[in-house]
Amino acid sequence: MKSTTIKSVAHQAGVSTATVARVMHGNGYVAEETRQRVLDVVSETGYRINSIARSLKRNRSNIIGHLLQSMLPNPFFVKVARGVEAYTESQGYTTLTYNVQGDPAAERRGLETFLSWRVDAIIFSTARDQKNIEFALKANIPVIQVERPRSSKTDRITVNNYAGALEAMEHLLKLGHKRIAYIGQKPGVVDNKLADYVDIERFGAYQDSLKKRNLFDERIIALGKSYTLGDTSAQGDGYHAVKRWFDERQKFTAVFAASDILAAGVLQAIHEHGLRVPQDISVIGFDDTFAPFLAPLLTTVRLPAHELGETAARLAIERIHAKEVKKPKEYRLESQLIVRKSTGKARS
Amino acid sequence: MKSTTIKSVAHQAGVSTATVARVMHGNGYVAEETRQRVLDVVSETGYRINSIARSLKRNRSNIIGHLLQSMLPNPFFVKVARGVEAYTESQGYTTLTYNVQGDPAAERRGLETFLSWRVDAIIFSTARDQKNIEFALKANIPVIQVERPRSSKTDRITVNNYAGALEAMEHLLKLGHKRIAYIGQKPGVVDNKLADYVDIERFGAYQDSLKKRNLFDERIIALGKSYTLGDTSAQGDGYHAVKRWFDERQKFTAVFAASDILAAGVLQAIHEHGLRVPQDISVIGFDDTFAPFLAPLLTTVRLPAHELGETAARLAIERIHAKEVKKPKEYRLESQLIVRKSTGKARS
DNA sequence: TTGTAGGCGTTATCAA
DNA sequence: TTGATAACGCCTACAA
Repeated sequence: MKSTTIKSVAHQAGVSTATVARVMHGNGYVAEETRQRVLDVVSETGYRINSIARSLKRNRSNIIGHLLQSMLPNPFFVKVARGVEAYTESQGYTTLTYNVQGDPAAERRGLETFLSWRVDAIIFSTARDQKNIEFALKANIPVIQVERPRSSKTDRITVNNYAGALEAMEHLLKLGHKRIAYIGQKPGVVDNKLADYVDIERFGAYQDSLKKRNLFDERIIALGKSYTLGDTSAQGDGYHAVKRWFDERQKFTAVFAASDILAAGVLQAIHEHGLRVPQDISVIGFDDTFAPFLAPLLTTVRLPAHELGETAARLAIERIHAKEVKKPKEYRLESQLIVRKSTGKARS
Repeated sequence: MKSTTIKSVAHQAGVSTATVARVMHGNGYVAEETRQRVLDVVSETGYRINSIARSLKRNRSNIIGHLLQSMLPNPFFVKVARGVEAYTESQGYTTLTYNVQGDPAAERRGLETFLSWRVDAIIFSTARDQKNIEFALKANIPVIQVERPRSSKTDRITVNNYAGALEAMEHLLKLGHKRIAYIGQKPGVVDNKLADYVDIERFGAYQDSLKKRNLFDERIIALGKSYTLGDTSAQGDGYHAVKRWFDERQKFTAVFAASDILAAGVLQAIHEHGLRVPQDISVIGFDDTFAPFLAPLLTTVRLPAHELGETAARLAIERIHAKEVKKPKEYRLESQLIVRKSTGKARS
C-alpha cells in the first residue's frame, strides 16, 4: 500500500536522499555513474515524487483552483475549463475544478476546498457571489475572473460582445431583413453592474443597429431573466418567446437569440409551426456551443471560450511568479460571427 | 502570504497544538472554556486545516482521481463527472478530474498526476488503454471502470443497453414502422471485447427485433467506426448516412441512431431534404444528452449518467474503507426509453 | 483535561 | 561530488 519514498530509493542505491533529489530534479552535480544507479532504482521501484510532501515543504501546491459556474446545460464553460487545463498542464500545474451549479453556497464550499489545499491561484468562471471574490482575495493569492466579473479588484478577462453582435446584425440587414426579433437576458437583471455588460452589449448592438434605421420594434423583443433552458425535459425561453409571437401574429423574418440554447428553442418553435429555416425565418445564436448540432447548422456569434480559459490560466501563473504586485487589469477578447446555414435572404 | 498554522493558533490561544487539533476534529476532551478560546482564535485568524500536511501525516489524500474520456462534443461524461463529484463531496472527498480527450498518452499523464498526488482511488470513465488500467492497478488502490470496461480485473459499472434499445424498437414497431434504419458504431470495431458490449447490445436489439419479423434490411444500416461528430464545424456520420440513403432512394420511415449526436446529424439531413420529423420520418437517439435541445424534442434512450458516476464514487469509497479485498465485480444499471416528439405513426 | 514530541516525504542549506 | 539535517504543518501516542 505504501508507495516508494525517496528514502528507500536512496537506501537501495546506496546514496543519500539529497543525491536522489538532485537526480530527480536534474540539477546540481551528480556523477554520471551515481545518476544511473539512482535512475535504475527509480525505474525498478516505480518511485514517483510525492506531490503532497513536496508541496508541504515548498509551501507551493502547484495547483490552480478553477470554480466553474456550471457545465450543463450550457457547455460553454466546459470549453473554458479545457482551456484552463491545457495551459496549466503545459506549465506543470494541476487544475482542481469545482462545479458551482450556480449556487453561491457551493461556490463558497469550493473556495474552502481550494484554500484547504493551498491552491496557488483561483479562477472564477464566472463568479456567482461578489462576497466570494472578496473571500478568495483574503487568501492573498492571485484571483482571476472570466467573462462576467463581479469585482474590479482582480484581473479579469471579458469579451467584446458588442462587435460580434453588431456583425450578426449587419449580416441579417445585408440579407434584407427588416423585421428582426430579439431574445436574450434583460440588461440590468444581473445583480451586479460589472457582470451586466454582456447583456448590455448584446442587446445594445441589436438596438443600435435597428434604431439607426428606424426598424426597432419592442413587440418582437423578449427579455427574460435567464437565457438557458431551465429544465432539460422541456423547451426553454427561446421556444416560448417565438410561440407567443406566432400567437400574436407578429411579423418577423429573423430572430437574433443571445445564446445557442435560446436559439435551439427558437428552432423548435419554428419547426413546430411548420415554417422552415432559413427559407421562412433566419436564426442567429450566440456562443457557438450547440450551433453545429442543430438543424440547420446554426449561424452564431462565437465566444473565444478556450482562449478565455487559457488566458485566465496564463495570467494566474504569471501572477504566481511575479515579483511585484501589479494593479488588477481587464483583458478583452473578441467575439466573431460564424456564418452557417440558418441565415438566408429575407422573404419578401 | 503564509497562511495560519495550527501552531500559531495554539500560541495565540495559549494552548498546545494537540488541543487545537482536538477542537478542530471535535473529539477528545477539551474544556468548554478552552474550546471557545481556540474557536475564537480560529475565526479571527481564518485558520483552516492544511489538507496537504494532513494528507502527508495520514498517508491518505482524500482525493479521488477521475479520468474522463472527454467532455466534448458528447456531454455524456460531463453528467458522469457530476455524479462522481456529488458523491465524493458528500463523503468529504475531493475529486481531481483529468480530461483524456481520447488520447492514451494523456490518460497515462493523468494517471501519473493522480499517483503523484497519492489519490485514494481512480475512476476511469472510460478507460482508453487497457495498459493504463494495469498501470493504475499496480498502485494498489481501488480502480473502478465506468460504462466501457477494458479489463475484468477491477470493479466496473456497465449499462444494460439491450433493454433500452429493445424498448425503442418496440416503440417504433408499435407505431407501425416496418422500414427502420440504423446508424451506430460497428460491433467489433473497439479493440477490446469487453468494451464492445455497448455496440453489440444496441445493434443486437435492433437486429433481433427486426429479424424476428423479417424486416431486417442491410441496405439501411450504417455501421461506422465512431459515433460522434468529429468536427464541430461540420456535420457528422449521422448526416452523411441519411444523405446517402436519400441519394440511393432507400425507403425508410424511421431511423434509430445509437447516440444523440448521430441523431442530430440525422435530423440535419432530413431537414435539408425537406422532410419533416415525425410526420415523414421518425427518429430515435441514444444517451439523452442533446435530445432536449433538438427540433423536434428527441425521443431517445436515456443512459443513467449521473447514477453511473455516483455508483462509481460509492464503490471507490467503499473499497477505500474495506478491511478485506473483495473480488472485482460488475454492476449493471438500466437504460430507459424517453418518448418525446420525434417519433410518430408510420406514414402509410 | 492538556501538553510533549516524533515522524509523514520532501527540499534545501551547509559541510565535508 | 556527496551527505547530514533541519524544517514544512499536522496528527497522535503517550505522559502528565
